[in-house]
Amino acid sequence: MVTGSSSKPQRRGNTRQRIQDVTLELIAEQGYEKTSLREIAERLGVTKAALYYHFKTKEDIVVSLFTDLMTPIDDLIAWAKEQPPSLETKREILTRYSLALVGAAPLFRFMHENQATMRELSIGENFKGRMQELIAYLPPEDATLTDRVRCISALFSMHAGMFVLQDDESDPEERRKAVLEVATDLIVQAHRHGG
Amino acid sequence: MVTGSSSKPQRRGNTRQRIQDVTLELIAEQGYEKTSLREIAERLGVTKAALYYHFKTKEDIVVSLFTDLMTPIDDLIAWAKEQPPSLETKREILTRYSLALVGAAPLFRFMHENQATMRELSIGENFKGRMQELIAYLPPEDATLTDRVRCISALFSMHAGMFVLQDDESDPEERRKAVLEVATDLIVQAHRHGG
Amino acid sequence: MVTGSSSKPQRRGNTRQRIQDVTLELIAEQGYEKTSLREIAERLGVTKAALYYHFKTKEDIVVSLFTDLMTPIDDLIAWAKEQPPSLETKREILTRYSLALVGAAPLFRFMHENQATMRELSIGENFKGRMQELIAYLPPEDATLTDRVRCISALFSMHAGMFVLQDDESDPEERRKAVLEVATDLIVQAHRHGG
Amino acid sequence: MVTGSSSKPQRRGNTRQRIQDVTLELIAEQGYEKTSLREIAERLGVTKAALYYHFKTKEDIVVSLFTDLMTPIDDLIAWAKEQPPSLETKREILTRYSLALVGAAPLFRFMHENQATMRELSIGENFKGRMQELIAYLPPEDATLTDRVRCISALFSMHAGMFVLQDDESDPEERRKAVLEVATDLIVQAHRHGG
DNA sequence: TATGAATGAGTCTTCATTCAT
DNA sequence: TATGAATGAAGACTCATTCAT
Repeated sequence: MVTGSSSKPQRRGNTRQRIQDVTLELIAEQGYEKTSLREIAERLGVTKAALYYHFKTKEDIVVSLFTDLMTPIDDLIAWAKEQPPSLETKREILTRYSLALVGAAPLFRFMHENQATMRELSIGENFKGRMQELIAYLPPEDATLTDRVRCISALFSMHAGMFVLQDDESDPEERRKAVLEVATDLIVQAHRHGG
Repeated sequence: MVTGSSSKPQRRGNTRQRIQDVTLELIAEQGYEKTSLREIAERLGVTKAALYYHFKTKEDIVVSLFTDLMTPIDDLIAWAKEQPPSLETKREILTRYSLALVGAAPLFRFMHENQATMRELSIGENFKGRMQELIAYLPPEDATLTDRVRCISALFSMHAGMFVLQDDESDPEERRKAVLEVATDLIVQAHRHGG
Repeated sequence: MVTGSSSKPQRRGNTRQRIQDVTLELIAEQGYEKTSLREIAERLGVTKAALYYHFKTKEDIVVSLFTDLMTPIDDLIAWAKEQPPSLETKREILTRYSLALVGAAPLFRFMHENQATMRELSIGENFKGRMQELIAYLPPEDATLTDRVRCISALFSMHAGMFVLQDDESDPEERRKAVLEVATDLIVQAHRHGG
Repeated sequence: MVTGSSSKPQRRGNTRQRIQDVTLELIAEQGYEKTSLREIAERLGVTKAALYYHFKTKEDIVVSLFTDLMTPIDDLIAWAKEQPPSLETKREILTRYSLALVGAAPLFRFMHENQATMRELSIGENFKGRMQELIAYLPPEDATLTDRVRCISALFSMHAGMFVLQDDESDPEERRKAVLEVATDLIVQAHRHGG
């Protein structure tokens, strides 16, 4: 993504980055196991062996991707932990989550669409845990089953909404807002009864 | 015709079925590409070649699974087409969908969690198309973007709700009802504004 | 080839024949190893197992084909053995050979085009031996190397001529005559010098 | 650059070559489909995977063999195109062809004996086309069918002559000359009548 | 006279990974 | 900071063959 400041064909120091970028692009499209190192290397114009200079294993490349992604989510969780469990806080959680979602759309998309793979990718549980933690902040105390479902839906329908509408003709930012509105409504309702 | 009282490898007409069962079990757990024919065969106590007697390819096994699953959904779509586009109809669509969902939970789970794989599985588009058709029946005429999102969420949060709560201690049927309630609420709201 | 005298779908007694016919057709086109029993069976509308009722092995089917073919050649050899080694006899050998060639064109074509396969087909040496025996009758005594080549060419250019011209627009019988004429010329020449 | 004095597996740039050599040797003897990559690899003391480092497919190995072979024939065709269609030119075509034939005898032998395989080897048509082009240069204008056959025979009896006499006790170069003489005679005759 | 079901050996091919240079 | 050459393990698939029915 860094577009380099030198004028030469940028090929110094940024290889690691480029590997990550290409890998993300490919696995988002084809999945993890369908994406081979050969393919990644070819697209970069380097040898497979070169990948091994920068990363220890194939899994490592992907893990590095997710580690970068986790940061904003960890921040969000840390922030949530500090706040009072007010409805306002929860709205803010959703808002921030929606922003993280657009910020790393391909990655989220990958996770959303490749959960089976995630499970074996060592970060799998890792991420699932994060999500559950996040969900835990949403429902009111002693929520009914229905209201807990509402909160789960709030989070996941953001995924669904964004990915299904991906090729919609609507404006991305409008889309994010619409999706956020629906999610917010869901937790508001969860609080109306429970509260 | 003897229903097998001996201890020898029971050679009955059920092998095809058993292949399907084991395959579903395995791909639901590990994903499609991580599941090898060797593994399937081993678990069944037959040779890989035996699988090829019953199915033409690995993909074929999985496709056969989905073809069976498609029927109830096709029925649902056919039924929906005949009904007036009333709110009542839409509620019923969701209800029936929720029932299909529990009826073929592992399969739906697989689809939900392996969309990247689905895309290359020839039934992929197939199923995506079904879903879109189904979604098309839900929103009111001239729905706002937000209301369209609500309808999408209605359908997909049923998936999310069921699979996230999968290991919950709550009763499955109660869960289905909770999930259905949330989904129904979503389309009711979509109609309140739009209508 | 027997077109049956009954009016029912001819399916009694002639299966063996049909297997041979289809097999010949397929191996002539694709070669021996590329032609699978599955393919043969499918084309006949029977199971692979059925083939094994009629023949002991795949090789057996092909061998049976050649055994049938060998008869005219053996007859020819037997006949040649009885004749005086006159030029006239040699002409007659070529003529008879040319007739055998059209009579079993696909089979000869197969042999001509799949000599590597023939070598492992147990009839291989078998046939090669026949050919050499036949060739042995052609040259005059104490022929020069060149004249021996002429005799070899006489026989083989009949193959070449027939198969290369196979799709020519010319009349088959005319073709045979042309090819025969060239072959005859060759042995006549072989005798002009040597004789 | 060290030309290998140690006993260790000599890892030099010659592996590609060696693969080609061994492959030619094996397919010439057993045919294409009977020759497995396992066999080739074993004989070379490498793994099958190593073959795939050097060639994309099994077919590719063989194709590479033929591509090398094609060059002299293409040169011959190119040369023929420039010459006047005199009898002298045609003699020269045959002479050069006979030299190409000894230069790549095993390969020609393979082609000659495995035409069915050739047909599926993507270079098949390729080569057949070359031969037809070459043949097209030989007959006089408005040749009779018989004379066309003579020209075809001229070319093909060179194959036949060389391969049948392969194990003859005669001297290879003498053999080539004998075969060439017969072929030349054939086109001379084709011109005597037609001219 | 055939079939349904299965097997064992083998095919080509791909992959992630390694290591000397 | 990379590459050239190779490996070992595994993958999907095909084939000729068998045998109880």
